[in-house]
Amino acid sequence: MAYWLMKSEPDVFSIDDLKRKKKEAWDGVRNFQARNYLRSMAVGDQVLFYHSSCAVPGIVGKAKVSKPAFPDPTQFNPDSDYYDPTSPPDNPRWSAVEVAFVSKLKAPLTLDELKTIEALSSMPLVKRGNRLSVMPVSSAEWAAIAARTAS
DNA sequence: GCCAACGTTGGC
DNA sequence: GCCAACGTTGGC
Repeated sequence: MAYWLMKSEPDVFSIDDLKRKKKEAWDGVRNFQARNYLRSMAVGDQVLFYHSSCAVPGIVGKAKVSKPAFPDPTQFNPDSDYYDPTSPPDNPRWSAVEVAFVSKLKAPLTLDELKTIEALSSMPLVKRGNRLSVMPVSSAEWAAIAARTAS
C-alpha cells in the first residue's frame, strides 16, 4: 500500500465534487512523470487531495485508488481539452486511474503550513516552481501530515 | 494578472 | 543530441 498526493484545481474539480460523486476518473494527466506514478498505483493506495491554483492552496481531503491505471479515454476524444492526436491507439500514451472519496478535512492544511513542516521539506510540493501534479508520499510524510489534520 | 520555473517541441 | 523558443503550471 502506497501513499500519493494529487493536485486538482478546485474550479475544475474540487474535494466537494468528489464527495458528491463518490468516485471519479482521474484523467487529463499529460506529464510523463505523473503518468508513470499513475501506472504504479494499486487499488487501496491512499491519496491526499490537494487544491492548486486557488486562493488558499493546500491539502483538503483524502481519497483512495479504486481502479488501477487504464488508458485515459480523453486522449482519443477530439472534443476533449485533453485530446492527443499523436497517441497511438494500439499503445495509448496516457493513463488514468479512478479515485474514491474517503474524507474531507475540517480545515485545509495550507501550503504555507506545509512549508513549515520539516518532515515534508523534500517533497516536490513545497519546492518553488514545482509543477508535478501526481507525486509519491512517504509513510513518514503521511504520518507528519496526519498528525496535523482532522477529518 | 504577473511572472518564475519547468517540460516539451522542433530546428539545426 | 543540443538548446532556444514556446506553452503551461501554479504561487503570489
